[in-house]
Amino acid sequence: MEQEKQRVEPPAPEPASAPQAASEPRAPPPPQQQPKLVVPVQPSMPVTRPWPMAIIPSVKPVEIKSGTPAKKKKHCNCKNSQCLKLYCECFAAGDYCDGCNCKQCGNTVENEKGRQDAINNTKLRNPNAFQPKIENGPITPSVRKDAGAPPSLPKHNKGCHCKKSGCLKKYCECFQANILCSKNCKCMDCKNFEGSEELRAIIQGDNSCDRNNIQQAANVALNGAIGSSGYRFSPVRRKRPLEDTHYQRLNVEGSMMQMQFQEANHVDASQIAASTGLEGSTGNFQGKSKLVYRSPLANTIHLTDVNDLANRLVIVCRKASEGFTTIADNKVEMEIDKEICTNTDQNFDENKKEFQKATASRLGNVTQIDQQIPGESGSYCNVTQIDQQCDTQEDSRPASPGTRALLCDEQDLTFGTTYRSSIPVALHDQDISELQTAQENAVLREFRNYLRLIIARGQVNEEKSSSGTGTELDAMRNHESSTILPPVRAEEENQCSG
DNA sequence: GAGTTTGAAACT
DNA sequence: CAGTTTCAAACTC
Repeated sequence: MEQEKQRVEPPAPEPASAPQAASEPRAPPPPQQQPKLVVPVQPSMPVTRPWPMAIIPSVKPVEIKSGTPAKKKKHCNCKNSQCLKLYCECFAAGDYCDGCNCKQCGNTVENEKGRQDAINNTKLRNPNAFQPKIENGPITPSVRKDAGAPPSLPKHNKGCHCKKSGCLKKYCECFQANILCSKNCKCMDCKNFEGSEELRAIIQGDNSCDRNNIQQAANVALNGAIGSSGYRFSPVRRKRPLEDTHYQRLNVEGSMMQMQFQEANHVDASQIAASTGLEGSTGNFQGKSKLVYRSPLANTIHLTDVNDLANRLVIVCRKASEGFTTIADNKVEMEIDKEICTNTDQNFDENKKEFQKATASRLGNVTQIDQQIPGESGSYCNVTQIDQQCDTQEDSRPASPGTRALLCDEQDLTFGTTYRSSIPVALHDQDISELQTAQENAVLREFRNYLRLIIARGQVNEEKSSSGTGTELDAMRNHESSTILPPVRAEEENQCSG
């Protein structure tokens, strides 16, 4: 038989009227000090957040929940905890239950003694149990509010431990608090970080102010229908160990690249705001910090560069293949190689045509190459074939032309069976092995070249930015091959010939 | 609104 | 401190 809760409508819980107020003044101590929040707090404090809203003043309440302003008190539904454990949101918030649907409620004024015991027990177990869970950094919120100094991003003190929600549902305390997961979190497969496509999808859904849209966006994001970080099924725990003081910011163009970089480097997601394409569009996460650390590689790696790299790799790989089958024409091949690699600053079509011409004239494979290299295609692989061959791999997500080319590479050891069939030499196993080696060498060389190029770009950017100019990136990009590649190339030639 | 899922809190 | 259980909110149907 249910015991009717012995609750008396508490007068609007005034801090002064609370018994605890005398023993624990409300003056806010520095963070992480002795617990302070034991008394009923502001009546307007939303119970949906077990910590005072004031602790995260800079967090723009997005109100992911359907447009309910954060004013309305939420009512718990506790059944077994008697509202005297932290399970109870009211209790955790330091609030009395008021109009809740709880049963056997002990979180009432009438049960103040039992309540205080419960509070003490809870604090005994965890002295910070009633501390705000969201930390804004070393500066107290009130000070921060007035100072106008760049605030550090709020983060969960303990961090979440989500496993399945991707930290994109309100199960996640971080997400519920409208903050990004941080290094404190021990969550798995976290998608609640700046630059997350999934998060962006949810935020966009949130902008629609439609709860269903938000939920749908979250589900879609979690299911990976939208661009994913590629770690969707990874059981690897994703931590963000960098210290906040580092304030490392990444600014690699393209959120996917950023995400991958972040994953690869375990960058604290909460630290890479402000420099991404999400800036200004992330709702609750926007405007936290205007700290702008720009990587020297900012604006250096463009999507076209990635495509260009992929194309280059395809070229050199094919060239290696051709060279292998026409050993007698080795000298000619090297000339082609030179042509291709010294023209890296020209656009792709020019390179392609040159290569086409050279190859056609020197290897006599005009017909086959023309078939395999459509003039207007963005890749050396036949687009249709690639679509058929590569789209069956992994997810059915769209891939860039370069990615398609590389996928094609993986699928076919000599870049396409049809193309290989055009090679008039029957390859034995050993030949194939040698061919693979040659291709691998070619690809690695080219990739090394490209990395050097990127490094050089970054150095130029850094110099420019430190000297205050920093506007000659484009010039650098335009002349990169003439200033960087030739020496590298010469070095390579020496190595290869040696 | 019932049932399920989820992750924090509590417990061992 | 790690593993398990309990709990209530969030979520799904």
